[in-house]
Amino acid sequence: MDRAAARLNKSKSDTNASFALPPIDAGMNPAQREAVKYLDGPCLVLAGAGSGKTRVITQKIGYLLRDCGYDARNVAALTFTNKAAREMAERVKAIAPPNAIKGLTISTFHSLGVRILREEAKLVGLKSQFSILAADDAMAIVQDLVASTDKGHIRAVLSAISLWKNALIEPDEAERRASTESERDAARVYRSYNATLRSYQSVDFDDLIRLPARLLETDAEVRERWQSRLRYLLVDEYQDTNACQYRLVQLLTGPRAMFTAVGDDDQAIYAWRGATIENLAKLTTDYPNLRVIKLEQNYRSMQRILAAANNVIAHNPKLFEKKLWSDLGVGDPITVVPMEDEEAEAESVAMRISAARFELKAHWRDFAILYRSNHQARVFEQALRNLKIPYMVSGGQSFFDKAEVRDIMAYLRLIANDDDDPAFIRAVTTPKRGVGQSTLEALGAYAGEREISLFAAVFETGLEQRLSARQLAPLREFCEFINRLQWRAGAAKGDGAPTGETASEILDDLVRAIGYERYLYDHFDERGAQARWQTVLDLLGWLKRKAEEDKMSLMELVQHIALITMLEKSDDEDPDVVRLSTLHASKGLEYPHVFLVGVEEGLLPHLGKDDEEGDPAKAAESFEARVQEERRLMYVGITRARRTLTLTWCKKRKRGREDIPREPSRFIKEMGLEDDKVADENPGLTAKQRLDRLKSLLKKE
DNA sequence: CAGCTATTCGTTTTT
DNA sequence: CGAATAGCTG
Repeated sequence: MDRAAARLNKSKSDTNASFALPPIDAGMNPAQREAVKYLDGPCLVLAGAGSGKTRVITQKIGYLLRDCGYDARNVAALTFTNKAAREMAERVKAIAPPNAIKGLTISTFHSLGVRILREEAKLVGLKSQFSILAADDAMAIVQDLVASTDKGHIRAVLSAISLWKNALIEPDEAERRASTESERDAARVYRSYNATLRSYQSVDFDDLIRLPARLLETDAEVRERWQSRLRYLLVDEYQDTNACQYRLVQLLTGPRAMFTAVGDDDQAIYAWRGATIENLAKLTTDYPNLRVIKLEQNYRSMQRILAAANNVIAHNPKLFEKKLWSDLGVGDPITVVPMEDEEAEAESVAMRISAARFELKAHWRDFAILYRSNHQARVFEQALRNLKIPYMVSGGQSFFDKAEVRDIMAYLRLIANDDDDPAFIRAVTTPKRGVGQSTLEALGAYAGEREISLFAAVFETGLEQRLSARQLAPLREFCEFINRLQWRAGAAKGDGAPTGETASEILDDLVRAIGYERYLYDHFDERGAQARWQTVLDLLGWLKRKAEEDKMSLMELVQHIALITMLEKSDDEDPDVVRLSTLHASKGLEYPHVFLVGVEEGLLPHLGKDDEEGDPAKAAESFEARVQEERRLMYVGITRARRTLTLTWCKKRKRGREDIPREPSRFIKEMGLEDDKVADENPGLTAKQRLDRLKSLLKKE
């Protein structure tokens, strides 16, 4: 039935859909071509690292639009990260004319969730101006609910809540299933946490998937509407979907099941946030007519690198048998470098990069330093700075997590949704304006009794009995200030500023009125304040540009932003710098020369505390599962490399004041480097000597 | 109420 | 060693 519809579509839209471009499948291997052209039902593409999966998705979009008569508005591609979405959109743009892709959806799961939720807000009991809570807002809420400041405990509770949400488990069921008292406690917190969010007219990240999924499940009319709207769905990184996302995809595609899922079970590295590889297997049972296509030719790495990767991953149980191969030649031996400590490691890597760039006439951007955890980046940054090597840290703290940005955003969120209590608290106390802990507590108590938001409580006459005039005055003044801004931004009416002001003018006014620049200079030293102020200016600039370009109202912008993780200076063509990145953030990227650092037991197989109370059998099982995920992480790291791969590990590493002795990672042995390894001990040279050698090298250049 | 000092502790990964 | 936090003083 769908194909008939497609044919029908085709005949009437022939004129605008055909692009005068090379055939969609030019230059693809048979498996890729099959993946692109298979439209007879649900399709699972098992795409090994570097096998051209993004290409398959983008080409398939092109094929759907050009050759199959799909209207762009009925096609959606889903990714996990904004970066991936952006890259995909760019690549689609390159193969299809603008008019053919108008209305095409290429977004993250979460953005799609927002879109659905925004449109259907009323049906789930939210106003469409709901706020999206950031991680630390959620922390604050749970902190309140458990009446404890133990960060570890709060994190644990939040993580439990998140896992429940991702598994589509409601508080009742969570409580029923709880086997320990602490789990039962967490389940009760889960219930009140949800209630709190509701009263703030807020949702958290997980709700962005969960609420739409639940809505589609219960409301047939909405479900059918969205099913006819998204007639073909492509899902990237399918191995990273959680139960909730699986359900959402299932509900969106409905009985027609017209979708292509692309994934690689060997690259599943997000189990800790609820992703389950079983979703891949589940597809084969839920859709008996599922077509499974394997992409096994790797176009990225030399054979030695690929062999090492294959050897490592061979230690994991296989869900789907897959043998990656490459015809790019054997390549250089993989280098393993033992180091004294983390400083020697960083310095050595920096020097090796400098030397290699010189010897290979390479660019800085050809190099990447990959590590397991963020804090490892510090030492490397220092070492690179010392050698004047330009670098960029990706996957670190994101722009929208910086305090300055979150301060300003709190104001904007409050303008969009004055029931957003976390935003209220943050805005009303930064900069300080004479509203402190005791005032807020009284206000909170009052608002709690009346079951209204803090903002609404400020204007209640009953509050006058609880607070002194001195405490009340700054509160009222603040709220009136916000009200004026709301009016100017047109929030009350929903769109368009009544005064005809631009978003830009309102923004400038806001920041000036709260005296934020002065606040920064009062609280930080010259350098710090300057840097932070610059961040604010970047934010404002970005907001203004976005408001103009996308013709978004200030309100729409504010809502969009919670989802954006990195400042997309979209035209910031990749600068010629060395990349520093976590292994997680490196997925999907590739570099000619990769340095995989800190490949040590306890770091690369990270394996934290083996908590799990009781049941040693279960503990062993979860331990094994964690090793397997770490192994996949190692696999991801290795397969980022095209030409050369260098591993380093430290014999000791400082923790606190002691040096802790370290062992090389088990994964190094698993690579099976016997014949082609070069265990370069970097003998004889002190750090000083190596530095001198490098300096002379640089001089010649 | 806000800023400063003393103390404690040690973050895996992210939408 | 450095950052985040709790508790104390102006």
